[in-house]
Amino acid sequence: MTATGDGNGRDPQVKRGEQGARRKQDGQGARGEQGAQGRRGAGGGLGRRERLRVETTAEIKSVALALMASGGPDAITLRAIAREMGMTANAIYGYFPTRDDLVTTLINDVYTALADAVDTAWETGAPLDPAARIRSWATAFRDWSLAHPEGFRLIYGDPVPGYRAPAGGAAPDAARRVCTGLAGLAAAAWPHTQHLYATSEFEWSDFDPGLLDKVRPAFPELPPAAVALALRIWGRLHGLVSLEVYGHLRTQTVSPHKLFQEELTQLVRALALPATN
Amino acid sequence: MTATGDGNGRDPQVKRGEQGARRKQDGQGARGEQGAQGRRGAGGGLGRRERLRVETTAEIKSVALALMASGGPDAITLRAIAREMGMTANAIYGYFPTRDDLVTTLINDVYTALADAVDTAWETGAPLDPAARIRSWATAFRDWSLAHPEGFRLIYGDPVPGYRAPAGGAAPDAARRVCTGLAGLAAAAWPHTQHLYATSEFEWSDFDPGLLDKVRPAFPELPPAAVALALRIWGRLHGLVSLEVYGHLRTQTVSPHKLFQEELTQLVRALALPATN
DNA sequence: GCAGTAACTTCACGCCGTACAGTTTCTGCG
DNA sequence: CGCAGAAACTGTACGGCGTGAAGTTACTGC
Repeated sequence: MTATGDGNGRDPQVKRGEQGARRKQDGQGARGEQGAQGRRGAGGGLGRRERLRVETTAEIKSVALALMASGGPDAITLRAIAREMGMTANAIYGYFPTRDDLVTTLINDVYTALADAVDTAWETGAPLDPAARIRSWATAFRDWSLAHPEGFRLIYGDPVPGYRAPAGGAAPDAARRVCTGLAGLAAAAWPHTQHLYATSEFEWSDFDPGLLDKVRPAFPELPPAAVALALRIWGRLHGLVSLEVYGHLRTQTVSPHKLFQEELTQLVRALALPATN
Repeated sequence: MTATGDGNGRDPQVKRGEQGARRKQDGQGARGEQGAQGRRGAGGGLGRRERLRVETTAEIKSVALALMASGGPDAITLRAIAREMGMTANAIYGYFPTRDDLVTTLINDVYTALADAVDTAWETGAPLDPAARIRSWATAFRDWSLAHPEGFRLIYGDPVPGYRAPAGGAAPDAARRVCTGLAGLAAAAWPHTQHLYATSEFEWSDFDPGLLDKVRPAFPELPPAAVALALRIWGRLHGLVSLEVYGHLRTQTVSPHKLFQEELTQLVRALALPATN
């Protein structure tokens, strides 16, 4: 009964007033929700509070990402973030209703960053050389993953202690962007490749409508078999990168890079593309 | 200061004596370590205490696996296990010095189960039909993974909240068994496949000695390029299965099975094997 | 029977997410 | 201007976690 429970021996640390009123904000938070800020006319540039709120939200996310980068996904704890920012853990509840919501947001951001990286690589590839473009895309995928292993785990792994993805997946948008990008690979290869898939049994009904909504408009000529090919390419690339990120490859080979390059060569060959390598 | 800290509102629950002296053991524990049980002659069958200790260890593991199966890898908490067994959490420290050690042991067990599953599938395949054997191996791999998604995550994912694999990987033995199995696939395919890898640049020094120690004696004729092939096959299979286990495929296609089958067909084709399908 | 020791419990600590009840500070209206 | 309301934040509390230290019990071998 002596030393009361609750633990948390954290000393007050910065005590209000010292760096006192750090930030004050507005806008519908996780708590107030509806609020009455329709006032200013709803339209134009954000007011002071809104701006501060946006900044604080961004700071929370960036601190969370920094923590993740330095200590892995488990280092994302509300209390650690708050500590870093000189706030109480509870203050974060004004921005994210729950830790899982924070994580979901992070996943979205990180997944978007990955999608940006691969999209960029794709766009900068020579449009007329599908093999080179695919290599470029895949290399960007691997490079990004190795540069941000925590991000990769966040997206593709069991991200964080008790996290359960909310219905419909965590980052459906970014995931769709990646899949659409993959469909782009398949589309670029398809003219050379399609003769290998003449007997494919895939139909549109094999795929998720949400995926097709993005893919079919972007690549109207692509048959179901090509979408299946895109997903399989995804799997192929994901496999080696995932093993590498999680450290399973390093215990078997010292040259995961060489392995990946050979995989790309074989992939290009399997797509019957005119090789550039 | 009122309600004392420490939380843990667990009511005494079974209070000693009730189901009282559940188990008493001997043998070097995580605590005593050296002990003085050299007495009985070190040799023969275990004494009573040793037996009970082994049983308790097994029970801890099985409860942990059950918890994992029902609540995911995060459900593996010492306190939950202890609760289930009618002990205190600290009692487990007599069997595993730390939670991570428990998890490491579980990973080993689970990985071994996976290795058993794929080895069995391989051995029951028709020896003279490499394509069929590879399909059998791969199908066993996927089936096991889908049947034990938590096990798969435990092995290949961020297994459990703060777990960090101990030096040298978590389950090196089982991992090596799987890799050796993969080398078997490569070896079976190699006579048909090798002409595709005439220009491979892989050398023995690209691989971990520990892996080669197991692979080269088992398949003395295999060149480095074939070992690289084995690892790439691993990546290919791992990729699709991993995406499926983690739920990333389901949001894109309703037929992951069909996708996997096509992947196998293409794999067999890429290995230039006489197809059976 | 007695000393030693393995097995287990109790207590304690610091961490975590989160709920609830304040308190301060800003904002826009009258 | 003053004032109501709301947003942002703090304090306290609870239950859960892993783990360390110390104490208790029960079995073991001499």
